[in-house]
Amino acid sequence: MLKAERQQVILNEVRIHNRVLFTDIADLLSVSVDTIRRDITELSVAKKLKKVHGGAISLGFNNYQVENQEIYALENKSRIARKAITLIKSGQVILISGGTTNMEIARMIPPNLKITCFTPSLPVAVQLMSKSEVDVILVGGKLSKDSQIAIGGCAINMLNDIKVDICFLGINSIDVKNGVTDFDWDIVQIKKAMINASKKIVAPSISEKLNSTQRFKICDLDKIDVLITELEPEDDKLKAFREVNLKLL
Amino acid sequence: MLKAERQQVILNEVRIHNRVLFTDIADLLSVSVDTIRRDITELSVAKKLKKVHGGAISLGFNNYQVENQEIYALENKSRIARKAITLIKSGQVILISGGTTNMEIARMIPPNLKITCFTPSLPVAVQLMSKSEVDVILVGGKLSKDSQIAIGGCAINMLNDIKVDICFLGINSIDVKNGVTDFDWDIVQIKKAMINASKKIVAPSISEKLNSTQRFKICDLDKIDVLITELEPEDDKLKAFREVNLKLL
DNA sequence: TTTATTATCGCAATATATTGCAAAAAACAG
DNA sequence: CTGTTTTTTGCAATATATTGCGATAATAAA
Repeated sequence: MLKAERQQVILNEVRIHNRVLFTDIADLLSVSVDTIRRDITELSVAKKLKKVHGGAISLGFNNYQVENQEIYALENKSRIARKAITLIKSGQVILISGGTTNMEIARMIPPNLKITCFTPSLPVAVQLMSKSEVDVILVGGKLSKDSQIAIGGCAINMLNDIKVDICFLGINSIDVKNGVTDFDWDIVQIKKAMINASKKIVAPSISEKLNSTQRFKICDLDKIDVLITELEPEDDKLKAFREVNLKLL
Repeated sequence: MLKAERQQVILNEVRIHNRVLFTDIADLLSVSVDTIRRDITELSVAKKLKKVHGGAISLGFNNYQVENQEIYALENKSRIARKAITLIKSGQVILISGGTTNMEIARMIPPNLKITCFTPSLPVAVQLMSKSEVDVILVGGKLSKDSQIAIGGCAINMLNDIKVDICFLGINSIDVKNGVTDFDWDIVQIKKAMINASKKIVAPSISEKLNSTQRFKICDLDKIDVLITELEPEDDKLKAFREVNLKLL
């Protein structure tokens, strides 16, 4: 068995069970514990999981990036995710769109938080499947190859039938004057439907996306209840948003 | 043997088994390990696969496979998948449920085959996303944590609205007398709806699942148009199925 | 504390990678 | 067709990587 294979198996186990024991994996793959230990040390150095005494545990966030640039952005996104999660109360029904920031939110949902989660995003659904306390409800429809989100009439119909507590709306561009905008017509339609389906709209967005505008409008700023960025709410860059009485986090 | 041929073989092996060993391929093609190493280095540079110490692995990150036992079953399943794919014609609309055999079918759909594919299965959908010529339409609904399939009224409603050319129905148990059966009530409902939504039902099943029965009935054998196993259609083990005029592949 | 489990280190056996080179095969120009 | 050039292939020598094991240290648990 190849080393790379073993490491994939380990990562997969961690993904599913949130933790592994050296002894279990060694047994499973019929290699020595030392080998597994070394594998996990490597994976740990590569920041794919966290090595602990006796085994390894899931990182809670990570994996798909290589470049420094992206790792840096990830830090911001997981900071946003940490804030976002404080808004979720046990027992609530939430709706979450796609995007890497929302992936982070999905990933960081604590394992004991009992919620129902609607999503049209394939990667988010996959992520949420590992949370045993989260009921995942997939919003069906034609999958966009780019965004990996269900789009089209079917998805919108399904969204029209629900009313959830909170919606985490992935943001591509947000601007005080032009509101929330996006460049993909199909996704704009889905996001509009998501807004309609929710009592409270939360917009998680890294600060780079502030003050930019795309071709199509999703909604005005007054539809947004909370804007979450990686910055402190008092930050100068958020001045314009504070002035229109947008709640910041 | 031409270099290009060899590389084709290598890619194919990787696609089927998710990994190859230099030594295996060298043996298989009767060339030196160095040659294979050089081939794989080239393919790796071309980003067709990932070279690792001792061999190469598939680029896809949805690789699940653990024990030798399971790899062996995988061989049977990919044999089934190969046969199943011959039933699909370009331009058709198909419906595919979950299960590892169906995952194999999804994985082995050739990259140039232009089809529309409905599925309530999360892993199958993920798999299909990498096929640029396949339109993927997700059947939405509550996701079952066990089977990673959308279940419940919403999914069934959506299935009631469609009529596809072929359905690949994941099989848990199939028996001449009791027909197709399963142990999960929710999945039974989905599969019934899938059968209703299809003109032609194909049942891919490894031979181990033949002649077994579970608690809940999905349909009688006469609903099934084609049964695919890893065996030759003339195999003795399939005698009972031949006698009821079930088409075998 | 004591005890059992897990970590770490060094080492040896084996497997794999790399390099340079020469023979064979293919491509090509005259 | 012939001789030359380029590519491909196999091989050998050497370097590097991987793995399992034993001895000992560190850590967690009772």
